[in-house]
Amino acid sequence: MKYWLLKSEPETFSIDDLAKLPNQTGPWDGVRNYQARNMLRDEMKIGDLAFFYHSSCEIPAIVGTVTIVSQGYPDDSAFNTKSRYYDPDSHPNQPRWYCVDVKLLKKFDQPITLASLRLDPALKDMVLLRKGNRLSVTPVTAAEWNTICRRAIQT
DNA sequence: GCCAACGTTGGC
DNA sequence: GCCAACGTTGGC
Repeated sequence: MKYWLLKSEPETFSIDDLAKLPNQTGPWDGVRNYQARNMLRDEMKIGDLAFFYHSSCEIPAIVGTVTIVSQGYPDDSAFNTKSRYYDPDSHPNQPRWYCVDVKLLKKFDQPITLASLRLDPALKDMVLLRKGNRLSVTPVTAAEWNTICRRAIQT
């Protein structure tokens, strides 16, 4: 089982938006980066766990956890001309982009801010915290996962 | 709004 | 295959 971190801009899709969906489950779609695509398509497995991270907002933070409930499958939004994620170069018979379904596990009572993550020596190698990192899907180690979850419980 | 960092595109 | 130009991300 693997651990991940998924970024989303809360103005586009927040953890509260996920919470409102039927069964608190929905597709993690719109990813348009090959490295991230490969992780969604090839490496994520049902039962994997992921942090839900809010980016490009007032207080960037991990706001909760989700579980992966599907294998990677073609991202239909790429075929939809009405979608903001439409990609004319992705074709149904040879899809370029992939997504997975995620289900909300827990919204943290207290978000764990990016600033506070940076202060923790145990997290100094986190991919999220690397200089210049822009990947919207990043791996998380078991140690990092436990460190962060422990802190979520304390608050 | 600024800007560093990175990814993608396209000419050669 | 190189690399300049451009577009995007995302923290601050």
